[in-house]
Amino acid sequence: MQAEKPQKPSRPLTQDLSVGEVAARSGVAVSALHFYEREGLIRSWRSSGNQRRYAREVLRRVAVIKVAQRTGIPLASIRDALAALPDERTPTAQDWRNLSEGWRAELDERIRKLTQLRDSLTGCIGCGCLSVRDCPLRNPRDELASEGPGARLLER
Amino acid sequence: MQAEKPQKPSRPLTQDLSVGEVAARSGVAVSALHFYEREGLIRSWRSSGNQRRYAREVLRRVAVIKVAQRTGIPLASIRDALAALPDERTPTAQDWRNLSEGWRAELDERIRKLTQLRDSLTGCIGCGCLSVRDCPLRNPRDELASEGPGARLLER
DNA sequence: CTACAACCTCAACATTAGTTCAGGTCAACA
DNA sequence: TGTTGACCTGAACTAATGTTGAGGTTGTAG
Repeated sequence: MQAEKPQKPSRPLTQDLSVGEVAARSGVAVSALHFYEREGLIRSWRSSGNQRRYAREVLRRVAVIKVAQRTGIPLASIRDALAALPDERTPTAQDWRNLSEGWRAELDERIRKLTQLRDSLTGCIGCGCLSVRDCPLRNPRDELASEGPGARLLER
Repeated sequence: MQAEKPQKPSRPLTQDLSVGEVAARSGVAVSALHFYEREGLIRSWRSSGNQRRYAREVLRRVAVIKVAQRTGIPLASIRDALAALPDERTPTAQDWRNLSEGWRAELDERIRKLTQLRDSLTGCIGCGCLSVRDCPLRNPRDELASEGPGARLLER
């Protein structure tokens, strides 16, 4: 993810941004911005010379995309979530808050699972127990088999 | 990751395992076991008829691989870690413990980062602050710029 | 002996998230 | 006007982690 920092021979400062400017300000490569656009995560219009122009809004959008990615959410889901933002008016802080709420829940869940995993890691991976019955690491089928509460030491 | 559960028309119970038996017992597809073998994560020898045979040990190995993967460790690193196990003697509980210790540390780190991320998520994504200076989401360059302690709200 | 399930290899495909490259255009500065 | 850097498109490539399929072999049950 090289950031290709151009933006130097700057166009006269305008309200809109060129792809290079967005790249420089967001830390995302131009190629990635093209990609996000193809995938429907961001939008642009074109200048007279067919160059992409972005609203300043896009910076927040890209930042949010990156944050969401760090939580482990795939781009397709991020796109869907972003699609829920108002199409016409500029999204408000509340809009963004709504968006982040769902992600926060997912993130909580991921943290919970990882913590659970961590807790069973030391206790289990090095447990030395040879019982196929008792050790969820030796016998992962148990993990799937036990649907009810109880033995489910490991997440699935 | 379909598990292809054969193992029924079972060979006379032996000490070693066929690939299908390992698949059934580990919950990992035969194709994945082939793949792990190509990648050097597990080993087998061949029967007279050129079929793979595994030591029972492999079940633990596969289980460990799956656990490590859940922590987010790439296969290549898992392979390297497994390569540190004793080659001749069967790994002891202590061997496995050593292995898991490093992973536990990585897992701790990942949990820490995700937690940090979660904490900044609500506060930041919906903050409504428009200051390019103050909001790490608006201005991810800050994130990279501040090497010292202080402003690094977001992990990298 | 014949079926049929399980096994074999090798190659191609799938998915996610992009990057790289070739070949060409546009815009600003000297 | 010429050069240069940013930009354009489309296709091909990367990496990780496997899965799928074709075409052929093995092994066990009836």
